[in-house]
Amino acid sequence: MKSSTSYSRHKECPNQAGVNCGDCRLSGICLPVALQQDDIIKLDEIVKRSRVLQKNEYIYRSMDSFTSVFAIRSGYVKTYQVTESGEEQITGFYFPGEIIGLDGIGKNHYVNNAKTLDSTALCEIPFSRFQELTMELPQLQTHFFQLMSQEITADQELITLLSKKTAEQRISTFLLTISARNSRRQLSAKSFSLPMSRTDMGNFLGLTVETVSRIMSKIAKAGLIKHHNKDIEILDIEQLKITANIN
Amino acid sequence: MKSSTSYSRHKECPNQAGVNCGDCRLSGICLPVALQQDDIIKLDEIVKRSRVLQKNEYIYRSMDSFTSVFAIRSGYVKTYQVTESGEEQITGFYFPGEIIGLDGIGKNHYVNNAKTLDSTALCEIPFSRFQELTMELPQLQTHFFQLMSQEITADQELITLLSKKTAEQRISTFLLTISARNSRRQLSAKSFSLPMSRTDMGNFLGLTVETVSRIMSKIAKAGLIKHHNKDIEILDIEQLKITANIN
DNA sequence: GCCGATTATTGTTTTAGATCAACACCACAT
DNA sequence: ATGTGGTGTTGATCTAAAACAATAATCGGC
Repeated sequence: MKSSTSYSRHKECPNQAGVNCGDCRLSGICLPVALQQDDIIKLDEIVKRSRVLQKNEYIYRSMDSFTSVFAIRSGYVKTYQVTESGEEQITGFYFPGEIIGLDGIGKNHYVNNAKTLDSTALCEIPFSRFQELTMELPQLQTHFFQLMSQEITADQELITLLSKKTAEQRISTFLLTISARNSRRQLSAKSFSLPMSRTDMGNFLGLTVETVSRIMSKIAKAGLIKHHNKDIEILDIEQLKITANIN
Repeated sequence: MKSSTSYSRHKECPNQAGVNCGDCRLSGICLPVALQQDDIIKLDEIVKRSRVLQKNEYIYRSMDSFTSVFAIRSGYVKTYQVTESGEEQITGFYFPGEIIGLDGIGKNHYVNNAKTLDSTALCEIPFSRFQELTMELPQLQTHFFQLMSQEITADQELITLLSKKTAEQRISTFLLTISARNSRRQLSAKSFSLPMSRTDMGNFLGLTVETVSRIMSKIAKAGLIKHHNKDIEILDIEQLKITANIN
């Protein structure tokens, strides 16, 4: 008899039309990627699919007791810490097929806050049941270790960016990262809409909104991108990569 | 028949006097902490203990194929990335009882470089054998998930420090972190010797050597610490905590 | 379709920490 | 004891991005 207290906040819609891990269009990048068809069914049995959350709803908060990790089915999520002096620091943006909540495992409570950036649908994976399943499915364990390791290296990339890169490099790198994650989902690598505000983007990159805005205008004037509010078109990806590493 | 190519660099000393996980003085903070006495023996069987490495030796390098994680038995290690423009960014300092190499799991090759800061003894844990063992010992799996999650949150703390904190807050926070890790090992929380140079400290904290030196002098003048090169004595830990969060 | 609120942009001034520079100190080799 | 190279400290100047300020564009609600 497993508890799932945190789940109660997200009303369940158990029979959402045709949605299960086996036929989810994200199965190629989400957890099922590690599994054979038969085993996906076992994963599917423990996954709880929530109602669609609205923009700016919390998924979990810092210090909530840890129960589950969540896969994003649609929409966008940011995770952030709050410093002693009350400032937010965004630690990550998460896209469909990606997993949030890994920060909660270590101390049995979440460390970050997780909030939707848009209306968002989640797959909740109760962690104790998931761990039981990894005992049965070693490939699932392997994949989850890899996922956590990739979160570590992504965070370390951000550390390097914050410590060593100029505003222009940070923003170019950021746009390229979004582009790569879009193309992983078979979306356009060149033309997309940013899911977050300039403020959130600046917060994540260790810059003020004003600096973000100025640099966006600068690289647009240089002909590397076109931008109108959240809509971005990458015009010269090669030059953008160069800009990401020098200047 | 498991390979362990990376190990060949670290000549093995299988019968180092009385050293096994069961009677290691770090068993209370290292991997054995998760296990019963009987099971520690099983862990012990897969651990390879290396010769003592000298100062400034590599343990692994970025792009080396991933084979093992390493526990530090004695000494100190730094891990770092090298940017496209050739600058080092230190991503962590590691103390006895702590685990390095987690960054390698995600892509099957290490992402960081790991180098000793002093003469250092390691316990190498071949990862595929370790994973087999977790299938037998669920508590070991749980502990390892927790370890990886704690690495994630530690990295995210550093992200927040780099993005939101002043030089003075960074250095105060850093000294408090070292102090806490020393006391976890039953060493003095108030008086210790830093294992890294000012240059490495600055690099990790996103500051130049000169700034580190100046701030150290400033907080010494304020009566919070005494410092002589690498020797640090914390005189007013409460005030240091306040300084770590405001200014 | 209009109003108020939020979000984004552009201009001007300020500042924390970088950079450049000089020197002190310590360990070790000759 | 004396030079030599590394490491740490302190001082003077410079600069990238922050802070402050003022519009402009966009969105959501009626």
